[in-house]
Amino acid sequence: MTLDLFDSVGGTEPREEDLGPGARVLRGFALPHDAALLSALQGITDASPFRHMETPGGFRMSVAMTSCGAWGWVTDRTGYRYAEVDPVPERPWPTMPMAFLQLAQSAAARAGFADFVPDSCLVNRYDTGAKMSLHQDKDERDFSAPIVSVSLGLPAVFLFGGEGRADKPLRVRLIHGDVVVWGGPARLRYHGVMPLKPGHHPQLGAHRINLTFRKAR
DNA sequence: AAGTTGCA
DNA sequence: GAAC
Repeated sequence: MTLDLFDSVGGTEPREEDLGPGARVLRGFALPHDAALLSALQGITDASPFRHMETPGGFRMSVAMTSCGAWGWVTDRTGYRYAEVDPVPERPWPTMPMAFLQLAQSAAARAGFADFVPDSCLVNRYDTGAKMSLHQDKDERDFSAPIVSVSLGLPAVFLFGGEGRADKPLRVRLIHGDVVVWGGPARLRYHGVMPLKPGHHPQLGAHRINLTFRKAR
């Protein structure tokens, strides 16, 4: 059984949900049209393909990742970092598509973060069973800019914790077109994703794609 | 450890 | 979900 805590008496579904100070979900945010979205994703992955990276502990991440923008997030046995050159093709990351930049900026503005200028967009592909353990985004140089996370394709349960790893996370179901923005007092909150359930999405098939915009430098 | 499990 |  499920209970929607935000269901209103008037029957109008709220389009935004607060997750605490500096954090909110924007439901059904305006996305680029399907052809533009898929074409932008294809352009990125043609140049910098999805790959399963390794953590410093030597474990293979279940999520397949790539990036666009000036900086891309990478991990290997030596640690986490932002890199200007994609180590797979040994070329700079693909340019951030204008439609992605505009999406990120408008979502940030809607959530109260004006003048967001991301220089990095991590593109995460979740296949059945893929997950992301609770973690903080703390490899960026400063934390004044928010994180903007766009959900595409299959639904997933997003875990949104507190500033400490032990804080019990909220569980937020995210579907295609939902955007989560967190910054300011929420910037270092732990977050993660539960294992993806199997399914099919009209545009993205058996996958969930997550675009995570940040200012790395 | 953005991980897995000699767990519970 | 806790522990590591």
